[in-house]
Amino acid sequence: MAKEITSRAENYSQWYNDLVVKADLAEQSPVRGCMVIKPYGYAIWEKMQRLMDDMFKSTGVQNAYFPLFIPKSFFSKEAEHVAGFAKECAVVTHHRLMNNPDGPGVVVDPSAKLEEELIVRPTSETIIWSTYKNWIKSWRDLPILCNQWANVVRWEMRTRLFLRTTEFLWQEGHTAHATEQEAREEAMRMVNVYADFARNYLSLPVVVGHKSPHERFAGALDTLSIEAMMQDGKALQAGTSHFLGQNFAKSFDVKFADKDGNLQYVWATSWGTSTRLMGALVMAHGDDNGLVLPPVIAPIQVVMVPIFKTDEEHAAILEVMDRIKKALEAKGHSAKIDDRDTLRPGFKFAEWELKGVPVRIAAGPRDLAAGTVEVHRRDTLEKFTVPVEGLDERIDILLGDIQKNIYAKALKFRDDNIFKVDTWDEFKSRIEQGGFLLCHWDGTEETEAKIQEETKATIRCIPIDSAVCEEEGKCIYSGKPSHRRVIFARSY
RNA sequence: CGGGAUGUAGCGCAGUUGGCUAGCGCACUACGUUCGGGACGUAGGGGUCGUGCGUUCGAGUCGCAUCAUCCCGACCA
Repeated sequence: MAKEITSRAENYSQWYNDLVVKADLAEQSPVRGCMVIKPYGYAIWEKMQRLMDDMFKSTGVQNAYFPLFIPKSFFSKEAEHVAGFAKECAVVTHHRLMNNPDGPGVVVDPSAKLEEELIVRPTSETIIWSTYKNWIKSWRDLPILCNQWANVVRWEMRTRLFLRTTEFLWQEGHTAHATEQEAREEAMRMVNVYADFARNYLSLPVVVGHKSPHERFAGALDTLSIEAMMQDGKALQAGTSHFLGQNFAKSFDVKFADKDGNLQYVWATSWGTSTRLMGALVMAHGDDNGLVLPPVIAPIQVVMVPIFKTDEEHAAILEVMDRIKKALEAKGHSAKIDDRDTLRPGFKFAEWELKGVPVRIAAGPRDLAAGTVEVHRRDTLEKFTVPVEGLDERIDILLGDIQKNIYAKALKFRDDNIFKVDTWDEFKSRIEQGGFLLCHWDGTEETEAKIQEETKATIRCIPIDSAVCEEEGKCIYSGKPSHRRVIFARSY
């Protein structure tokens, strides 16, 4: 186990990488840009899955699964979509290997070339819409609300653990509706589900907004996203929800007979979140001691470290801790007793802090005699000595407090780093410090591109909260009139 | 694909103007002492110095090539 991790202040990227690896979340795999998610990291992902799944199901969404491989021809049906993804697709061209006739090892068997190449899905719109065509005949078949948990592959040029890996895990929802209004409402509902999920469970204060046309998903008419702020002031897109209009329905010829018997194209949405959320968690809450996990998604909420010298002490303390563990579990919290006898307490303290466990309970002979334990909270690093009596109640409350406090801290950080900026000079200097800049924008792609070129800042979103952005003003760059502010930031 | 850097033990690194048996810290193994914030001692194990070719009496060290990784851009959830 590593002694220290790089400080955030020294090198944020390095700190992040170290933290992901040392907290035992994931590591680089031998395959370029891919990662191995380790059991501890995967346990967090499983919790996210479970919580999100429940939210989806309460809105009538069902899970399904579609193939990994997409015939090339499917992929080329929607022009904008293919333009958006063509550069980053893995392609299967053969289906067999053979012994190398010229030496050791194996080679691709040239006689096993596929008639039509298969694309490893970078997203599943095309295969799903070709399937939906068979499912949809009448207005009675609508809406269709499906989600799939899957892996996808995007051959990105540069990768980073969790934030941008070649292969990643995600969920993608794909819905079909009879009317435009219903589809637009669905896209909005799902982005709000994501926002609630991020705020309530991940303690991430996110901004909900529309993407500018330039930043839209390939093939969408409108893209909504949740944007989170990392501790270096950069933005991270943490989830997206797209209104796809009738683009895919037209490309894949998906029509239904309405109540009057007229054939109409269906309206579509798609929405997704990925293992990137894990990266968001690390970058938003982590400190120089390691990960800080909100209790709701922490795989272990309470860890107990017994301190002892003799076997008698050991047995007595374990008995107490076992009782505490059962009481906590009865309240629905996961607790672990770190009973490894080869490691010293100080080492364990540091290790569990690195892994972000929200609450630690330590107890030794002194506590045993006094009927107390030492409780340590990860978010503030504070320690208290409290009686064993009624401990489960206290911990229950404490976990709730920690969840709220992590959110409050992140919210304060974000709000302290959102600035209304009205001059181009201020914009240019401010952007160097990071943060979200609320500015007027003339609505043109030219201006957006110029600003990005000069400052590396992009429009993260046009917030849907009209209170923060709707007002008359002049574009920060061109000086042309503008009706609302948008958020500019540098991003991951 | 452009710019920069790095490849030496599982991890992190040192290795001088080429020189003799390739080293250090962590981790690992054994024993002992420790144990309330990342223990210590003693004794061990572990290396074709990324790969290939070259220069040389002699290459971890110099040259060329090649591969890989990381960082900064362009691209993206």
